[in-house]
Amino acid sequence: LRVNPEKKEEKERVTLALLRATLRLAAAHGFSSLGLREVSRAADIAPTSFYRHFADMEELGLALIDDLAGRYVDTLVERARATSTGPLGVVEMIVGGALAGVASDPELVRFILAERVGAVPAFRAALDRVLSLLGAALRDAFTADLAVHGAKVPAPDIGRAAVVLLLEACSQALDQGPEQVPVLRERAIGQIRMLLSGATAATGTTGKA
Amino acid sequence: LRVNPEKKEEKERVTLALLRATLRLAAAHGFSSLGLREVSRAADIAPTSFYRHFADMEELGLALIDDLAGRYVDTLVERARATSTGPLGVVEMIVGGALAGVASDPELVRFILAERVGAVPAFRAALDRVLSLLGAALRDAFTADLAVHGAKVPAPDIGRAAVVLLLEACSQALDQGPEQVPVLRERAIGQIRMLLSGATAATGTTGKA
DNA sequence: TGTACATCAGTGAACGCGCGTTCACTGATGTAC
DNA sequence: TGTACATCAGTGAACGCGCGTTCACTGATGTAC
Repeated sequence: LRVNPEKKEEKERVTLALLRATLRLAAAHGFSSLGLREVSRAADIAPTSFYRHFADMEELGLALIDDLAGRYVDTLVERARATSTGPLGVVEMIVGGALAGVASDPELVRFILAERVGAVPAFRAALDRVLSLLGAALRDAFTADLAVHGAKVPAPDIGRAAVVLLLEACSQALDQGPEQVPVLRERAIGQIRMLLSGATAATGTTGKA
Repeated sequence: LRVNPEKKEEKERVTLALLRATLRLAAAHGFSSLGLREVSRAADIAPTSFYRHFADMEELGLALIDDLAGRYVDTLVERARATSTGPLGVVEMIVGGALAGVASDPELVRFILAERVGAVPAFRAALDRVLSLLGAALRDAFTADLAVHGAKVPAPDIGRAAVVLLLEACSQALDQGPEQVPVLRERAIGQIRMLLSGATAATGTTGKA
């Protein structure tokens, strides 16, 4: 038996409505407080129809991470790979891209920030996997250029550290509003550059400064 | 009318039981999914007795932040102030202290990490206030010693950046277990030292590396 | 000293409500022949 | 072509359950005089 592509598309439209409704409600009251009925109501379907798309809220949350969060992070990874102006340029591009995401989809960013350290282990693991890709891309972008210059190769966890500082800037942008974004942008760029210059300038971090 | 100090002590014993029960349950299912009945049951009091201590779960959460989280962070602040072996020594002390907290009270640290970026604005604000104290103490410890050496004074947000990297180490320690702590410790120390050395070594971070 | 009153943490019964889940059904669409 | 059957997203009724909150009460302790 085949499936009508129109039908498939229609189903995915409803599935997306559930995902978006969840993000909207989670931004206000937190994902873990949401119920299947509340989300279904917000997506304009009957509570029982929820089961046509997900077995429970946890499965929906994983779809949220794999689909929407994954796409957002992939965008940043592409940015990091496509930037050819060296490590410092990559830092500017990635911070700008992340903060642009905060402006265009604040609910998604809030979800990522919250569930990355939330109470559901499966969510933490899934987001860790997604964000590791970004960390690896940043580390590659940093070291590739440095190798050309013959400088010291930084620790492999510098990509992850940069991601952490990046996410903190997003968190503050969410709380402090769009008028603070330029300041937060420069601050995050400065912090990641400090990290980068500290990692490459000194020949040993254990020695006294 | 006076109150019997014995009675007051007894009430505070029950209040503390509610706070600890909440931390235990929140570590498993998330604070925002908890109800007053569930917490009261875990603390061995009747649901209606809850109201003798807190008006609702949000008030309890704020007490959790002001009392338990505040005490934990104060310990770290004291450590930062009491260390006299320079910025590099402060980094070691503070990372060690934070990770010791993860070992001794993992539920509290999970709560701090989660609610710092969770869905309740009042919790985010209260934790931001508490963690700002630590950031300021770190910045002071970093700059005080550097002033003696006549080096460049780092950006004021370096304390906050160090706190963010510190919290990330705690988060990974919670997820990866105690046997990974020594590795995470060295990694966090390295990252914060990179930040510090990058902030003080270069005269300008905008120039090409 | 004794007696009357105030305070206050803890309680059990009761309420209305929203929850997750089950079930049997509808109706549109695709397949077999 | 027409007819019988399969698939599947969506539905409304119904269930038992735990929730937050109210209320009037108990009993221990402190205060007034």
